[in-house]
Amino acid sequence: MKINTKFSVAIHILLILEFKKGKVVCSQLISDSVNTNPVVIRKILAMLKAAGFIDTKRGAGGSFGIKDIEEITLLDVYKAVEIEPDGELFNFHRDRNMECPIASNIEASVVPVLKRSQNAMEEELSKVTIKDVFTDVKNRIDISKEDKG
Amino acid sequence: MKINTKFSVAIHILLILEFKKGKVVCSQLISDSVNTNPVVIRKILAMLKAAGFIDTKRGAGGSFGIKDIEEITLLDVYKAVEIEPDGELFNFHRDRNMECPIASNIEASVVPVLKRSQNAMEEELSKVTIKDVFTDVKNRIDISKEDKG
DNA sequence: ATGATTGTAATAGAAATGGTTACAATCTAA
DNA sequence: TTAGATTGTAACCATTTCTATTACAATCAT
Repeated sequence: MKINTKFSVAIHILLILEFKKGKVVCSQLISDSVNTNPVVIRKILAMLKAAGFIDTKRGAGGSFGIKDIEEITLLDVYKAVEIEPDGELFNFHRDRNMECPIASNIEASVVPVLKRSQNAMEEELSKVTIKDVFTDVKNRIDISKEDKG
Repeated sequence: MKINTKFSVAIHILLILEFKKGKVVCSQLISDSVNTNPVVIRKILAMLKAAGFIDTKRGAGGSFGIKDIEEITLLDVYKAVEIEPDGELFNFHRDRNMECPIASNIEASVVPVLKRSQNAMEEELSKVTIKDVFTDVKNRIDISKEDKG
């Protein structure tokens, strides 16, 4: 299966908060852009809050960024929302017949490769910050405005 | 979520076939080592066959490798069994509100990063062949035999 | 106080995963 | 040629994951 959409939604949320910088943004407004339920957004907001990227106010409140988006990489966001307890991207069939020498030795041989592979993926994610994405999205918006006007 | 266990089971199968080179191996024998149902194994065998790595005989038959394991990388195996129609590792929330400029531009900005990230992962997988894993597993088995004797 | 909002539990439907039964098709060997 | 072993595959099931949704207490600005 694939990596779920919480990751891309989390990026979406952080972008909105940056575009609305100085204001507090309610989950309803975010869910209108993401096109989902506000509760889905609030759950992801809770993870971003736990990671120290944003904070929220109850009552007549909402969310707002508290960490410089230049300091938040996509890997940071990925780790904030991908809640695999063991952090492993690859599943390995565990309940093997350990009396078979192949079954009992395969994991030690293969897992390091899978780890390197996952590390390479994460390394690429760590090269891009939310600021990078924000700048790129902003440019695209400006260009599409020019085209129209 | 994680990448499912079909990948690691497929590697396991190819190792068994190499250890049993010259013989045909029935799905029951493989499932005894993997510790699952023979039908699960046969389904994965069908994918490995479609990829041209192995062949099978019906009747008093079984499976056997037909491609040099030095020519089969872990990426080849991954692609043989990970049947995401679009081949994408990352999901992206699709049903966005396209009237929102952020929602309508985020995908174009983020997807290339995700692609690079996935490519980096696959690149690492392509560096290791089944032969490499086979050799490593064989060494581990030999060492554990020495320890005992 | 009122109204808006978050935080969170509970629930539901859809899809994916891994396992299982069943059986026709196939092949080897006695 | 028959008996037995095996593959190929459809059908089904339980479990988990994912996303969405309802409901409501807790909170806070005005």
